Amino acid sequence: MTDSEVRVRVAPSPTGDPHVGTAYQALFNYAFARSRGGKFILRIEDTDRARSTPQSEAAILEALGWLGLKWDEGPDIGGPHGPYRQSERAAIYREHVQILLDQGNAYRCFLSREELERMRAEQRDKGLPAFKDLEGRQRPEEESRRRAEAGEPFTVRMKTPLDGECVIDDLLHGEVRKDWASIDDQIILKSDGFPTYHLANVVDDHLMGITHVIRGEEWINSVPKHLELYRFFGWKPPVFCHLPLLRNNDKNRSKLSKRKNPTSILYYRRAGFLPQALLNFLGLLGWSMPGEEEKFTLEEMIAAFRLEDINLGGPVFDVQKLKWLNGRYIREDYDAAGLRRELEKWAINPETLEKILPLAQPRLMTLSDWGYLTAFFFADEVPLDPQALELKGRSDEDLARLFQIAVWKLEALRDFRSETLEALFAELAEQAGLKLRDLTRPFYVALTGRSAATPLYQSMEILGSDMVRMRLRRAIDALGGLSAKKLKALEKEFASRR
RNA sequence: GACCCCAUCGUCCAGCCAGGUCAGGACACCAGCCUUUCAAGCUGGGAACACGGGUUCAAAUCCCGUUGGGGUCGCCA
Repeated sequence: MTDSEVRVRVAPSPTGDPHVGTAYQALFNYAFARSRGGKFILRIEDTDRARSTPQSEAAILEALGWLGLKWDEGPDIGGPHGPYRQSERAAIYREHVQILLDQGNAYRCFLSREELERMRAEQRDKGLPAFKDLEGRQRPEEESRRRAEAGEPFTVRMKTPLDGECVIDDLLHGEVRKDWASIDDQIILKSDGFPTYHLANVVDDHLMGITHVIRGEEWINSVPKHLELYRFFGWKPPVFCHLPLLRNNDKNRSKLSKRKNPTSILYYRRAGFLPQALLNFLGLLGWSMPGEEEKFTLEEMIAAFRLEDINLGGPVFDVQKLKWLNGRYIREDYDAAGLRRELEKWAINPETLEKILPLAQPRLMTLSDWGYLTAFFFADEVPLDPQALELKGRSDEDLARLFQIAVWKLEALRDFRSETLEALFAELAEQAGLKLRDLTRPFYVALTGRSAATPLYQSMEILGSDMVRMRLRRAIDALGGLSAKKLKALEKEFASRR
């Protein structure tokens, strides 16, 4: 590693589906690294022990690999600055927290969650902008250590300046100023002994030799904290570059969310999009080729790429344009044999067919029944007849709520197999006070577009988690949708019952 | 609400930094052509510089304000 070598990273958190926003960040990091002859690193930020799962991590690697964004160092292939999974770096973070504690640049905070909540509420009333544990900041080290050793739970907070101004320099945004008084004493070590994002991120970026931090704009407000950590440790901070956030195609243009759009990369694969088309489309958001070409390869993008050319307005993720581009790839880049190979890679292959065949066979009068019977396995959207989409004795809204609860349960399901799905639906039926058969009927309609089809749980397994959840969300919309308010109430109810 | 960011057709971009072409392209939409149908393709059309001040001979472009939108304000990342 030379001083001048560019090193960038994408650092997703394995807490759910691999998000197209992650792909977007990864693409621009990748293009920048390649355009400068540098390295692109994948780091897994799994310090949230409650929400991180190995399944999600595997899905992220799978999704980025499918897109063809090859990382030079990462959790699966290692590298000179590993490990690349933060949960395996706990000792490193504790060491660094100890340094800050010894310097007096961090302090233990013994406030309970309840006390914190109360104090925050008080502060809000007084109009104070940020939280700093003034008592904790002044507590003599001896007393602090004694209480910790006595087993009293604590977190560690960094000491941020009480006043003055912090000026950050962003490659795209230029100078951005923030008052230190508006920045709280960020917790850097949680009571479970794991670091928070801010500490782990700074320590790893330094130790891994990251030269440019290219990430979503949601982070721009926490740069002062990060700069202060670099200063505490005596490290040279990297160049910061905050990219616009992808937006929903709704009235408000809010941050891209799965409630309003498909956001899982794996969904797009299952729906029949080509990785090069998805990448190309992402490259069109906030950036363009010098000649305004719409269709270009990754290599062409890299050759023309300049970070400073990125447009700062948050782009709407418009599936319609993605479909048009994808269509161009299919029409222009393949002959019949090539297209056949893509179809095989996608779903028309012996492995998939052999899963469907045993489900279809008992239901075939003629071989030609096959097409109609199994079409929904090879589709993205399925026709939704509002008449057929109903649950006897329940309102449309009730059914929408049931679909939503199913979506949440499916999200939490770690292995998406017919056996576990069966158990999940049995539980759902019981909770809803419904006979299983009555409950599943509308699910057939939502997932297959018909009231009769191949067996539900096996069919769901073949469709896959991403496609199933997407079709259920579309069914919710077809039923009139759930307002944000109702959704929030339902979520609360759902969380309390688990 | 406080703070931060942003602002060109319905959507994605070009033009802005180094003020001076009827504001250009693409998606979507509409019409026509082609075609047994559909798709594709071709041709044409409608469609934007958020608003108000300033600087200037001249402002989409520079400055200020307003409005609008987004983000952040977690022992999530």
